[in-house]
Amino acid sequence: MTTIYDVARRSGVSPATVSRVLSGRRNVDPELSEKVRAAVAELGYRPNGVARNLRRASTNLWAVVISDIENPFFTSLVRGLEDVAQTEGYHVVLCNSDEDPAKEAAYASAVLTEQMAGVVISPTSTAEGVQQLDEAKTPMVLIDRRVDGVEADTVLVDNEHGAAEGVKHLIDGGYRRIACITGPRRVSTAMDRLAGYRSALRGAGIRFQKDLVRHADFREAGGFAAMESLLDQPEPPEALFVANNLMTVGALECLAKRGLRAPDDIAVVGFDDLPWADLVVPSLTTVAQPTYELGRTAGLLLKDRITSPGRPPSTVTLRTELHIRATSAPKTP
Amino acid sequence: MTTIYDVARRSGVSPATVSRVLSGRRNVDPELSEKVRAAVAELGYRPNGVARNLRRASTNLWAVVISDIENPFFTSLVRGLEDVAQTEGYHVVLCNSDEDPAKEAAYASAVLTEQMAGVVISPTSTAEGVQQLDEAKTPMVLIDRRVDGVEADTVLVDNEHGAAEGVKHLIDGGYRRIACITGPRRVSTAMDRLAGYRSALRGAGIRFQKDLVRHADFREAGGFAAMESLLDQPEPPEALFVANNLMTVGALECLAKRGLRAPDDIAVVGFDDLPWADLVVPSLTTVAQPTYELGRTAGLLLKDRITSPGRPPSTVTLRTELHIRATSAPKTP
DNA sequence: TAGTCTTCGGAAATCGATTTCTGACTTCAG
DNA sequence: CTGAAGTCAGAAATCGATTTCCGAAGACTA
Repeated sequence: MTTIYDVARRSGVSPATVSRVLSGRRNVDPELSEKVRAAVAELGYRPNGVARNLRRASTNLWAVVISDIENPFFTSLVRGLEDVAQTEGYHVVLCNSDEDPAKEAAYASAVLTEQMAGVVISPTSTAEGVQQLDEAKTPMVLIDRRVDGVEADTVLVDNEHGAAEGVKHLIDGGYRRIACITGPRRVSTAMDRLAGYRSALRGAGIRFQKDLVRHADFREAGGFAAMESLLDQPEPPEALFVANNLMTVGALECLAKRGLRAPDDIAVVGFDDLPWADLVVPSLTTVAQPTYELGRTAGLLLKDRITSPGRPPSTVTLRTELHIRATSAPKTP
Repeated sequence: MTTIYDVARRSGVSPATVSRVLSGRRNVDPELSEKVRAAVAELGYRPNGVARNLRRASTNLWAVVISDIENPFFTSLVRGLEDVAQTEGYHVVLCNSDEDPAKEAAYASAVLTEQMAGVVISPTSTAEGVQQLDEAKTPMVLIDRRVDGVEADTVLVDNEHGAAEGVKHLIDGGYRRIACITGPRRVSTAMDRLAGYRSALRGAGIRFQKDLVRHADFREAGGFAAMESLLDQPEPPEALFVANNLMTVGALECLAKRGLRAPDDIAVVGFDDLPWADLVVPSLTTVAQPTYELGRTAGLLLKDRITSPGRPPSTVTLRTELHIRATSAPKTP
């Protein structure tokens, strides 16, 4: 391993000068500069990033803590984040929390001991890790969900509005008996989307019926089970709004299993777009989140937080977009 | 920031002893040990990972260099890798190369300056970064593709066999005029899969016809264009084998645009499974790669390479699995 | 009892780059 | 021509943990 001292010796200057040439933080005599560069090239010198990090007391790592990289919602988000990270000179460390507060806490702990420069995190229910990071004043951006009692930069989507728009679209199509499968009561997005569902019903003068709502776990199996339970009612719904992508898949599988078809037997609108929503037959109507943009925005906020730590926390709310496709075609009498 | 010196002062021992207590690498008097632990708890001391990395001359970071995390093939692979990393105490840094040799090289460079512990990489065409890492003797595992002239641990799938199996399945269904859309000539997987296609034809005594083969770019647009070109021939194919997932999507979109349907108008088998292959109607027959397992195996090999650097490089070849679904239903006369 | 071996704590060196401090030298104004 | 201000290179301190080396004390053997 060649060090900055080797380069210094070879080029006949001090290590300090080598450092200054390479970092370009101060003027150095062009002649010396040239010698240093030559020595660097000859020796194939490569600075030791770890040593630099120690001295500078910071790294160029961002952690992104999400529940599961296999969920398409997060892949595109991570991609957006990584693109910002790259242009800003950071690297992204991937952390799957699997919605497990203990894992989240473990990653938060790693972020602190490894002195990572910042964190983008989608909090689990208890948000243990988030609290830890907040106390340590680590630059942090929350995505997708709010956390009570934590003042941090946050990137959200307008869940309530998006859900309402999706449900209103069903109402406009002539549907009245509309069911809703949403997520756990403790999760803000689940409740926001449910609120949107209710407000759309209210706006159309439709009475809210508790027995048309199911709280599931935001996973495929949960969506499947909830769909079964809805269909097994004496009077099954004629339309359905599902509050996330995995549960939508579960619900569709349940329909397929029972030989039911959308929209003829039951119209469907799902929250979260899916890369293949266009390719299924019938194609799936979705309330699309701007996932790439979410990640990108989080990256920009994080960068900004790092450069100006004093700035008061801001919350950015992005708009969803209703993608009208075939599963929500208007009711035919 | 509390340091190991603060803990030492507080507990009335030397920093060396604190270090020994915390790392457990040497016996320490239980009484002192207890004092140290108490001081650690009181001060909320957290070791500085960067300083440790500098002294130990290694980090606990693995880089995974893939072309695009948005490709479902890679998400599940990364997930498998991350799971191993976590149990082994490493963190995974995500690097999207976008198939760009320059980006690959940039990431390779970062791996070296940041002294990362190892790399899992899916090489781009020129594999510049791979060469760099190989010269620097960085622990490295190649996935998905081979690189001529580089002796490194490699995890592959049996592309030729998998492709042959998929094509044979079409032949067994009564199809004869089978087209193939494969990837660039420089990429080993593209050529292996093409070889599988040819060997299946040969096995069935079907003459290979050059005008039924297209080389595209492994992307959606490439698949679309290739499909158009195949369909525009005077005598279009009656079945199709596509060598990766994105091109399969492109080909399907082309069919949809032209109002053609699988398998009635043209039977389809695609390489790479897709999370939604089951959900499309008609469901898509695929040659599935064990992607999670690929990532997991790569992780295990990397770990092994790090612990025993002397071991000769090994290549693990995993089997594909043919998932027979609707788009390859037997020919009806 | 004397000598050897073990065990264990502390002082100090170490990892490799950055940065502060110091002093030599140059430049420019009066 | 003199003094003040500015520029720039090098010596040395620094970041925080780990680890080598050394010495003291206890354990054990002959």
